[in-house]
Amino acid sequence: MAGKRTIEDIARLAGVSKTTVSRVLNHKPDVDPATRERILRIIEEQSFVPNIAASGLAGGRNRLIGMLIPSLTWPLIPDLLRGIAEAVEDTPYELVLYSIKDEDLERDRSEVINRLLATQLTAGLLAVFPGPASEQLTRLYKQGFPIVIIDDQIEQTTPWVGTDNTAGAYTAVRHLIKLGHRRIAHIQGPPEYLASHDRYNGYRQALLEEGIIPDPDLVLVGDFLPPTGRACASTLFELPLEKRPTAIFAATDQMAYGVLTAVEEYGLSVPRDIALVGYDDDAPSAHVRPALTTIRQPIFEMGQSGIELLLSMLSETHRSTHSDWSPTKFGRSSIGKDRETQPPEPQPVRIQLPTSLVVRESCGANSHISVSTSAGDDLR
Amino acid sequence: MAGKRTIEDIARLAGVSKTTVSRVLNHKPDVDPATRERILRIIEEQSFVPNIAASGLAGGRNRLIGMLIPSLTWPLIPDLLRGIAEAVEDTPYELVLYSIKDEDLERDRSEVINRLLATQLTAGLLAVFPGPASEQLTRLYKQGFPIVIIDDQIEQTTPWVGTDNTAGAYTAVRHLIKLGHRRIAHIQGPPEYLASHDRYNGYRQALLEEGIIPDPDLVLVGDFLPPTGRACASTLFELPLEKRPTAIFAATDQMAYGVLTAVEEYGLSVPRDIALVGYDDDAPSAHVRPALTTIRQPIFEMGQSGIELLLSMLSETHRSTHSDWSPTKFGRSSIGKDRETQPPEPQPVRIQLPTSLVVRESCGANSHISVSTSAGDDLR
DNA sequence: CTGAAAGCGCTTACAG
DNA sequence: CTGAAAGCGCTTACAG
Repeated sequence: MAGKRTIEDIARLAGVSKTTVSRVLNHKPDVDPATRERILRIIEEQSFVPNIAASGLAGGRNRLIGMLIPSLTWPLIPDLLRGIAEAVEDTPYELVLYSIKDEDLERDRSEVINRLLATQLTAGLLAVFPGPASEQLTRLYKQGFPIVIIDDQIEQTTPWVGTDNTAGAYTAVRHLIKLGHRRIAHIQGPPEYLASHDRYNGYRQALLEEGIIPDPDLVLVGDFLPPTGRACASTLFELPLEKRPTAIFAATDQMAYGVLTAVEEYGLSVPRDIALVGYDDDAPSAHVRPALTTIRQPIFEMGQSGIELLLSMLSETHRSTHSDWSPTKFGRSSIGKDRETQPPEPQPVRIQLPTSLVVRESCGANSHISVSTSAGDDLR
Repeated sequence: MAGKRTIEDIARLAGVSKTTVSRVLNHKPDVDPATRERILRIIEEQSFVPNIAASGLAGGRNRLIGMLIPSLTWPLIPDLLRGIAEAVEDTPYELVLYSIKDEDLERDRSEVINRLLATQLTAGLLAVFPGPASEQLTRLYKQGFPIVIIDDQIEQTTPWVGTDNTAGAYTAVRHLIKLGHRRIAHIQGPPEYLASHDRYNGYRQALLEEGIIPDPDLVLVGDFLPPTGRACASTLFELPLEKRPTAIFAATDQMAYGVLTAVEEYGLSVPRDIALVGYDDDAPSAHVRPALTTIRQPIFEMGQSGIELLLSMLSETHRSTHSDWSPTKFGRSSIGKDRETQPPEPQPVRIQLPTSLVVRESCGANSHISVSTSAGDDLR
């Protein structure tokens, strides 16, 4: 039975003090190599695993990492979680899931974040797609709590992993333009998300670059999900013929599925009557008919890079003057003072991963090529 | 700043001892209503949240629930997580994610389980789709650790939430038979999972009931994922014409997608040349062309029921002689003794949720009805 | 290189 | 109804 031993048992078996056992547990220097060996052997034999609650309490490192995941309905979540979970598997950390119902408002997000801090067991936070919550996170980060944001960050003041949504959208629309389209509609995401604005901007830039004036009637706002895609498409199909678009760029694949439904309802055909490009490369997109041309996001890699970045921040925190962040310690110093005594902050790390255009049938191109937009293609 | 206060601060502010604060925190009786009120008010004012690590250490209830989730690639995971997360949101518990790479062997699963126990912070375990690991979980449960298994359990000795896979498969195949098919192939899941056997049995029973002798050549084994569905379908399409099936029942929608790919490659058409039914009702299935007829599992509800069952077990554990399970306590009593002193075990709770047949285009039926198989339809 | 002691924030008998 | 004290399993100065 694993887990029944305490550090005291190990100490007794090894003929040393708890202090020494603790030292080898925490890879501290200044332990006689022979004793270290012996202790390690006994730990192994007894399959001893330290109680991480006690360790955290006593001032050791916390071994839990919070994951703030709004919108578990987002279809890319499993891939993202895989990226995160696999990278954590080989570390002494565990993942605590803090999720938030989609319907919940900003207020509730901050409530969850407070709870997360208050219970004091997480060493850091990986915030996925925080949307409107990112301001609160920025504040926390400035106070010294390790945070990495994955995707969609309003202020650029927190370590961040993401993609260039502007460049991705630009690539998508440029592809449509090259295929000869000039009246290209865009179904946008909700305005609370930065990604919505970025994708719109990429769309706009691709048009302007070709001298096409963006037509406001061709830009509609959805909520990322199929029903709004369908509704927006219906609106477009009701336009007088000369105003109607010949192509649609939907800000998510999900909304593109809604477009496909509307297309059927109107007796139209993709790509004959209307070309369609989505964004995300959700799993269904390869199986939908016609298969969806889309911008692929490297979700697995985003999760992986995010957690790796956070882990590296955690080990730094620990190294520097063993001052693990804790709400207790922080709470005692006044904000003003804190700011003065701190050295000028270095620019937080930002990792931008490339997206790629996945050409399938829905855009009317017949070849199955895949064009990569690297981070360097940023156009802003 | 939430979290900086300790129980001591609250005690001081309320003019009582830490003991009393602890009592109201844990809803213990025998506290003067007036003092209780006062303390609660101060807790609220200070937005005090107890340190759950300390609380767990001191012998209070653990507030973390482990989730063992193999196979994050399983497309139903987000729905399942939503069901779990939403039900946990209103409780004082948090969720710790223990996932396991798909490639990892049984050995690694038990390693994760050991780690989970050893760190001693989880009050109970929700094991999703454990497959081969379920035996170890059974052992743990018998030792008194609260466990609920969601789906796929070999021994029926643990509290369990799931569906009747035999009945679901039976319904699927019966539907095909009613449509006139007699040569019906089955693409099975991997043998390590009970669900694979159950779905095969449902298939077999539906055939036998109609006097159709199952043809071993028409039963192939996949791994739940699209590529094997495609490979198995190819094998079937290579059969001499008179042996070839007119319908395929795939044990997962994912494998059915693979079948659709093979169908295209062979220049065949669904449902004209071959009818197809899947299992799971993954999100893509409504968007695939032709849309997939399938058996829908109430995944969200499974997660919800599972966590609710576990939570109820946890409150019982706590109520009965305040004997929270802990590896320490358990480790000290010999197994034999333990067994003798325990009362005869009551039958563990089993919750079986109904599946339903979702009729779409791929089976060749033209109506869009939905037939429900309740748990009572069990045929074994 | 090593150990005794104090303490992290809480809970739980025990004694009023 | 309430409190003082011990203790959960660990870590960390401090003192050798």
